[in-house]
Amino acid sequence: MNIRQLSFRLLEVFMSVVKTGSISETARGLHLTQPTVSLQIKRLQEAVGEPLIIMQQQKLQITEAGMALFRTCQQVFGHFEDYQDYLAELKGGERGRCKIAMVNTAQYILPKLLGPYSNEHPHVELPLEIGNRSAVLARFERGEDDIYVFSHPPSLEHAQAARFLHNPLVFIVPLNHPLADKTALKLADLVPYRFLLRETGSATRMLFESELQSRGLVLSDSVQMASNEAIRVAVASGMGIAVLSQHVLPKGDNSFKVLNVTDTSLASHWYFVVRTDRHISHAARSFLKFAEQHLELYLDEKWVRNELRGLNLK
Amino acid sequence: MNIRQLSFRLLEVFMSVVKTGSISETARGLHLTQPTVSLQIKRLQEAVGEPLIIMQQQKLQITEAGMALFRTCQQVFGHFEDYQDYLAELKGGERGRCKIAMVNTAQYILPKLLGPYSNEHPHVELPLEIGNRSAVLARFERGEDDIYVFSHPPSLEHAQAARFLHNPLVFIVPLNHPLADKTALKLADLVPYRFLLRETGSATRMLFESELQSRGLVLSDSVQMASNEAIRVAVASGMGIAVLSQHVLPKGDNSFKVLNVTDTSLASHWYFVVRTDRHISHAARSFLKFAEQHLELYLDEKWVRNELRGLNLK
DNA sequence: ACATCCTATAGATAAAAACCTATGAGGTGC
DNA sequence: GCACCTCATAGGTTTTTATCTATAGGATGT
Repeated sequence: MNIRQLSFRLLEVFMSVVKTGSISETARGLHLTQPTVSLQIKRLQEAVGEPLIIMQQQKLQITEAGMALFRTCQQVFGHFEDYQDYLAELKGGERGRCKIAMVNTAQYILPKLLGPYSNEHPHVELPLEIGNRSAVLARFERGEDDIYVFSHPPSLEHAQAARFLHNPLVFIVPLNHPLADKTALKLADLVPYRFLLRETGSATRMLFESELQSRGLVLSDSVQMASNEAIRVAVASGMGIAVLSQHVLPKGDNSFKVLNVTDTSLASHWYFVVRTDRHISHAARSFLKFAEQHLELYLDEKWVRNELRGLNLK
Repeated sequence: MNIRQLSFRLLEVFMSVVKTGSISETARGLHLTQPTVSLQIKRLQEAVGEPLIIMQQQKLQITEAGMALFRTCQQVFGHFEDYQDYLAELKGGERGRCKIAMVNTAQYILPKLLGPYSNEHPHVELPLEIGNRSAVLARFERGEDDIYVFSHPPSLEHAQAARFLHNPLVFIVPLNHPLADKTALKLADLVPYRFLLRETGSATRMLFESELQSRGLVLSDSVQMASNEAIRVAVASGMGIAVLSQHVLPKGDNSFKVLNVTDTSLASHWYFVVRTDRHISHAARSFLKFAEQHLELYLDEKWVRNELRGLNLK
């Protein structure tokens, strides 16, 4: 038997003949002429190398080999139907995978969207990658994920970004810090103190440093720390001042003080970023659509900046 | 997804690409050129309506839909392999079905062949049909079985017959019959007595009656009975004389007496008959081959007439 | 005996499939 | 920067396939 000259069409016709028990009736049912069906069966028999159907006193009789082929066909078509169902779920965004890579800070806000999404789409896998800005950028370069989350618009080729959340930065100081009780401060008032900062390249730090530079200010002392939590705890324990995304601060945490700096409003935005030169998975599409529709519901409404419609997903 | 434009060739190529992870390598492996493989994949993707493989930094990556299709293909090809195995067994005569229709009397001899055959070929189904001559003839006409067993060569169109066993007929009488003790009888001596006979059309009766006719003899009294057993028992209980196939008589049964009729030697032969205008199933072929090779082993050697080689099975 | 079913076969055609060669574009390695 | 991969695309040829119409031969039923 030569499987290469078998085609699904041939098997389809064969199955119909077995089911109806008649070549002519199959022809009528499939909108073909009777000789066409006869020929198809003949061809199939040649391909299989064994008679499948024999004429028995004006009636078709299916041989053993024919019945076995019929059962085989049923199973095969069954598998393809399963596959089609799977495809349909995939296309509908009910199944599949949406890999998201995000910068550290995003882990305080993205789960608020991911949780509800995952509940609605339990069959979608959502592997998350969390790293610092340069790590996520590298992943973007290599196109390893479906969606990237940055807090600073990366101006890269093939990058398409859309804002979805305002990211206000605040200054925090230890409770016993000299500035802790001042009500109206200027940025210049802060620079003499020791600052705790994330690594160079972090969006927060970039933003802060460019602000200082444009004002001609220079920090007198700074310490670099690897994570936002470390910085927060270090501030609480009196090591120095820090600039952090407001989203990073646990609500009701009174172990530090937020300063009121009147001449400075540092802020960036959270962006969903996708590659324009890559096919976007149905699951990713579905997540972005979900995000667009439910941002206000799951995130603090006053910070939402829903510009996701701008994502031009082909 | 349009299943009609899928072909096994296409899937075969796709599977190879998934396995090797390279289009060029697949091309080399299947003795195709690289553009051919590229095109096949493209076609397949169009048929499926979903990307299956994407280029990822100079490396092929299989999408979710691609992996699912791959698994589907594995199962599908698995089913066809099973089918091929089944076909091989069918062709080898190890599996399948061999329908045999035989006249009543044959049931005393055919099982001696069928038993051993069935042991050697446990997966071959052997449905048996037993009937009187006219019933079996009718089945032959309609081509309902693979092999027919007659004790008289049916001279029908499309019939091909081959002898395999001598079928001697003997006269039996009750132990207390007037003829029971005679040592040398002539046929004419028997006709005055009551005969127990099978129905008209039975090969035994046909043979006997034509013998009587050619000798100008006429039975004075006869009773028709439906089965050989009935006749045998009736003879034993004194109802009359009978002509029976010697194979019908149980060995060592002393409830009747076999006459020694010197001027008459009635005998027919057992025939295997097949239709020349029908495809002969592999199982039937295999059974006839088995019979040809083992007749002497399983049947009484002195009656064997092995002419089965004459069966011209295409 | 004739009309009416079936299926098989022959001959023809238009579409498609299955390939190829040639060439181009994007990366990697030295 | 150049040789050498990889894959993609364009253009072309030869088979193969999927159909059709026309026709013929058996069976069946009236």
